[in-house]
Amino acid sequence: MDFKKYVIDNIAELTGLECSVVEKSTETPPDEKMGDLAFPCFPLAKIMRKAPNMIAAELAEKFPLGDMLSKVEAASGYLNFFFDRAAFSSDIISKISETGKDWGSSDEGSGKMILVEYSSPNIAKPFHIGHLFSTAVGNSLARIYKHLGYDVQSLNHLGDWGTQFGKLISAYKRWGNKEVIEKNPINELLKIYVKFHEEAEKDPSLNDEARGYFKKLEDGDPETTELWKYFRDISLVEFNRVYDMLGVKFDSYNGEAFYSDKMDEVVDILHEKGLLVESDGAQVVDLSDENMPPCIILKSDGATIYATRDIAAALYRHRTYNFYKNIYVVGTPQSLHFRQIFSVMRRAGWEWSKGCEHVNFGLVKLPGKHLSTRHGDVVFLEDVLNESIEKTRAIIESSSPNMEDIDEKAKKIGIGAILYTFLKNSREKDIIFSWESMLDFEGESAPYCQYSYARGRSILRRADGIDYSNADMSLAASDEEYSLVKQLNAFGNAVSTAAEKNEPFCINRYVTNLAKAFNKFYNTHPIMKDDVDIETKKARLAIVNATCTVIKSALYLLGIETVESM
RNA sequence: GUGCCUGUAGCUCAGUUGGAUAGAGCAAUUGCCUUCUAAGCAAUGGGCCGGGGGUUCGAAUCCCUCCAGGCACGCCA
Repeated sequence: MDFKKYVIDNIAELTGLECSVVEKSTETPPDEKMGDLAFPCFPLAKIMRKAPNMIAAELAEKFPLGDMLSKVEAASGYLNFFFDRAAFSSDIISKISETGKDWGSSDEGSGKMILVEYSSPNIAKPFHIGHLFSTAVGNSLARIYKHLGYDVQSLNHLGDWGTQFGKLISAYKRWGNKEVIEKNPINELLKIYVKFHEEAEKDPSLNDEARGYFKKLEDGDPETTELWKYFRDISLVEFNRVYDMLGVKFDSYNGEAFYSDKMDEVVDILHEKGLLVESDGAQVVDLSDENMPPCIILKSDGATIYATRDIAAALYRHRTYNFYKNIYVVGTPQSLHFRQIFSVMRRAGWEWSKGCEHVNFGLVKLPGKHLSTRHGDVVFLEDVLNESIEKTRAIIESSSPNMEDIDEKAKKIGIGAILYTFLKNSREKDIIFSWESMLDFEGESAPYCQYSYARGRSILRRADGIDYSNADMSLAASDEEYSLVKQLNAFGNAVSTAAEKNEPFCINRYVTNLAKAFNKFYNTHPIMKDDVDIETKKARLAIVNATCTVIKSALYLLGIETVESM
């Protein structure tokens, strides 16, 4: 049964318009009391040379109700449709119980590969709160695309190459102490790295030394390679600890180093196509016809640069994965960089590069200042997660001291709360970090949604033994119940718009509204209380069960877990 | 200076791609726990949608212009 299609087909029949035209103009009324679906008659007024409200009234009279509609009404130029609540509810509820966690999925992505590059921290640098933006958005998008049937590969493009490694190696040789480093690797490596910069200001020859080490690294010198590998390994141990907490997994950790030997080919190709021109000693691609500064491919000393690496990476990914889309979840400050390399790839005639897309996001700021590694103005992500978990534990302990699995629950709720705040607004908005708003568990928040889920699950546990699979949904057709069912139906829409716009916050908003509708229902309708007759219980339980299913899968798409009680 | 982005309630933000009376959360005020989990529900107040022009049946949404803020602009990534 497809209620919307029924309405559209009949409007098309009565007006002589194309179905696609009708579908495009139908909309959801601003108020539920006005109906479930609306068709504005204003555009018809010109063609039919009649007032919109007249047209609406005529259509309303002629419209066949069938089994699916209970009422068709003309109101101020709109034609408003009311679905038959019982028919609609039993249709949706039974579909959800059939599909389970796959509700809202589709096969639009079948046979297509999507690459999502995200997180991408720099080796030997702290994993701070700013990295969570990319990590949370990327992980969510990967899950959203999987839900829509795409093959998805999560790529962590590690910052593990470049002159800074020469500096790090130089610093390590001078002041490094393996034992101290092993206790707290990132902190210690950062410390000597900062020290290097301080010393290099006094003695610029240090920079030459660092360049020398990087050159050795590029040439494959065993000792420096060994050191590089060591730094990379201990950094990954730290990163993976945070990824485990977040439930994030990658299919590839190929970073900049991996592509370091794949750039010559890119330079050759661009040269052959006549795209490279010399400018102040550097080889660049001129982009002035697109009103962009040139894209530097080879520096004046002949060395490659990150643009070259990113182009090499794109080419490698095309050959390896033959992707449909290649998404870069990277901050807004790099917009120009991506516009430049995408343009270079187009100029190289690489048709497939149209699938490359920069999914940008705003800055994470401290009140009044920027995050800055050099000035020590950083908030470690792990500290934020732990703080949130601790606060959650304190709340649980004060309200229900005997709660089971308190550690696990505090973790799921505490981390969920942080993820939620990073995914609740459109990506481009900056986030001003404050402990207060980060640890606010009231109102629109992950705990709110998780709490709604836990309430539902608690009721379902009470209903153990009752079979509500064939409930009579006409017994659950009140405003609150019906509006909850309509929310359940809207999941698929939320998932596809989230994918279309690469905006996880669409899911976030959706699941919050769903939880809101559920709480309203919960507060107005007793479910398992004694004075509720058994058939009504069944109908309401069916709704509760479906709601729990959908809240769980929606939160999953955000990377947020659920708990059975809290 | 040039390009991109942002400007909606005291604060943080939505606004279904041009539609009906511009909506949430927080904060404020007020109700609801001997009744399925109060991390909850209900109610009230709060708006020149940055300003000004235009496009049309109709604009927070599209175009122009000005104002304010952010980010980026050749050899870092």
